[in-house]
Amino acid sequence: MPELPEVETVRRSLKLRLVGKKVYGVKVIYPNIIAYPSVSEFIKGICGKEIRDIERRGKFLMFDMGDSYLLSHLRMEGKYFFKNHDEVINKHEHVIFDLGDIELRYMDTRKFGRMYLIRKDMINKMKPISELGLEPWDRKLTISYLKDKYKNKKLPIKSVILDQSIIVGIGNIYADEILFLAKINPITKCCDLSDDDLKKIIKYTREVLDKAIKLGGTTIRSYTSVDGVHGRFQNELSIHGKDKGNCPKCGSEIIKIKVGGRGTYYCPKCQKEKV
DNA sequence: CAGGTCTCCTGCTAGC
DNA sequence: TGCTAGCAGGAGACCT
Repeated sequence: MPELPEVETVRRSLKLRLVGKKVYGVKVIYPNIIAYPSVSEFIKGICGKEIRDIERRGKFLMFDMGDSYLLSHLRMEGKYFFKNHDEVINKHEHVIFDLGDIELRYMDTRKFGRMYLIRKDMINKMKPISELGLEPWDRKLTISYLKDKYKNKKLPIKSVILDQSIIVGIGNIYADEILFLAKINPITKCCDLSDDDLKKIIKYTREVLDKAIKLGGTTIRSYTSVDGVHGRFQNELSIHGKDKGNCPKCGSEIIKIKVGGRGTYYCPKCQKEKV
């Protein structure tokens, strides 16, 4: 599933090919992908516009269309492909951008991905961008910031680390990796975390995401970047998806549980529960 | 307000 | 071998 490193990888490869291209037409095959505004306003707002840049905020791709941003959230399985006009439309291709000489096609097997078109002057005032927390490398991400956000929260840290209104970009895979490196049990109530725990969460969030970006993201199950290119961080995973395996640090059997409905992997010895 | 549960989707897999 | 129930999961909607 695309998390921040995967979205960043997609952003970089799209940017290489899309900046300066004009959108001549948009075909929306599966309308539910368009979350805001209406499909017709979405199409009208993009046609004839030039793609000036591609930015990223959290897990959102932001296509700079001049007066507005086209936001694209890939959710579980969203992908982009460049294809020629005469290529048969795959049954999972839901939005097609006509760029003149070529087409950009949005493909999403589970149809969970969403797109928005938001005027630039409203981008920080409207959902979904207005709801987002800090980027992992933001200087404002400090122990005291997390302390403030986590105080009174009784939810397990695993759930809260996925909360995009606090820190953006962490999904289920990297959450497990970060907590493993920080030696924090995923079910720990976040109000019970020490300053040292918070410090490690910040440190390893940055380290893990940095390294994953350098390796082009993680390809497990279905993620690929543009045109089906795989990432390489899956070879670096310590804990996620490793049940039936052993902890790379202590050799204990890795355990899989459910936390807040999400599959969660951890080492019971390295990530002891607080008592 | 905080937190729990449901919903959206389809492909894959465990189990019979 | 072939079928099906169940699972996977980000984030918004809805309920308590």
